[in-house]
Amino acid sequence: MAHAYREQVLKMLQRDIEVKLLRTLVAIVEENGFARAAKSLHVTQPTVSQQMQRLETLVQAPLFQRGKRPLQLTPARRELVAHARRVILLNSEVLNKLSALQNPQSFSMGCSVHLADGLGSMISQLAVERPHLRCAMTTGLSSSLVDRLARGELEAALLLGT
Amino acid sequence: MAHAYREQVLKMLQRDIEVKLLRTLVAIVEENGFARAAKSLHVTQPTVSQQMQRLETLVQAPLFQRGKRPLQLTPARRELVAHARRVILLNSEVLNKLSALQNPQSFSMGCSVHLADGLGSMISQLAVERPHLRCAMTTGLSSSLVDRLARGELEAALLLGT
DNA sequence: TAAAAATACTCCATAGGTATTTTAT
DNA sequence: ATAAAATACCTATGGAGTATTTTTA
Repeated sequence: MAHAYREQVLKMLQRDIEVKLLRTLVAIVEENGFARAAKSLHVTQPTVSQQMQRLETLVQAPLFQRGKRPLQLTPARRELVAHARRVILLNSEVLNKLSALQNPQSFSMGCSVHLADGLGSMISQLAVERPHLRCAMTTGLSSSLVDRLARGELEAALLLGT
Repeated sequence: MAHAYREQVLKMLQRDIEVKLLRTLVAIVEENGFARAAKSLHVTQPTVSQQMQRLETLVQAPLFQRGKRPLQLTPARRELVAHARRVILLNSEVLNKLSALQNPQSFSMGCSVHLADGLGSMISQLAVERPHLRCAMTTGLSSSLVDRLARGELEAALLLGT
C-alpha cells in the first residue's frame, strides 16, 4: 500500500508505552530479577527478557546495565519506574471508579474445590487492586456452581473440565 | 495445561487499559464520530468500532448510547476520557524526559522528496508531542540519504522502495 | 436515502512459549 | 558449577483490514 510509509512514521511518533510492559518493569524491580519477575507475573523468563527489550526499543534508552548481575539502575530506569507506578495506579483507580458507577456493590464468585487453595492470594491481590469491592466466595461442585450461575446467584465461577 | 484457569483468572484481574484504546476514545470525542476518528488515526472505521467494543468489555461499562447519533456521553465515559487524557499526557511527558536524558539535544531526519508534502503536519504534531525536540529536516534522493544515515549525519530517514 | 456504525470473515504480525546457549558469580 | 539472562526458533492468537449489512436521522 502507498501509505505504508505514513503508517511507519506514525508508528515512530505514536509511541505508546503499554501498561503490560510497565508492570513487568516494576515486577523486575520489586522481585529483583528477570526470572523471579517472570514467576510472579506467571510468564516465562524469556518473555520477560523480550518485553524489556521491547521497552528499551520503545523508549530508546538502556534500562539495565546488562551483564552486571546486581541489576544496577540506569537513570532512565528511575524515571520509567516512577512513571510505571503512576500509570498502574491511575489504571486501577479508574477501573475502581467505573465499577463503582456501574456495579451495584458486590461481587460473588464460585470456585471448584480443587482450585480453592490458590484463590487466597488472588483474593488478596483483588482486595489491593479494587478496595471498594466486597468479595464473597462460595465453594462447591462444578455442576452446582453452574446452576447457581444460571440462577444469577453468582457473578462468576471457576470450573474444572468442560 | 493445568494452569490455564489461573491464567484466565489473572486475565480478568489484570485489566490493563491499553493506551492505544484510550487514544481512540479521545479521538472519537474530539472528532465527534467513529468514522472521523478513524480517519484522524489512520485506521479504518471498523477498527475503531472494534477497539471501542474491546474497551467497553475491558472496563465493563457502556461508553456510548448506541444508536443515538449525537453520540451522547455516558457517565462512565466522562471518567474514562479524563483518564485517557491524563495517561496520554504522562506518556509523552516521560518520553520527553527520557529522550532529554538520553538524546543529546536534537534530532535530524532525512526525507525522500516524494514524501515531503505530508511531513509538515507530522512535524507539527511532533513539535506538540515532544516540545524539547529541536528538529531539522533534510530532503534528497533515497540513495544519498542512505549514505548520510550510514555516516551518522541523520538519525533517521524516510525512503522509497527498497 | 444517505450518513454512520455494526457485523462477518480473512489474514498476517507479533507476543509468548520451548529449547538452548551464553554470561557472570 | 550454577544460577540468571539472552538468543533462536516456532506457533497461535487477535488486531486490523475488506466487504457487507444494518441502523437512524
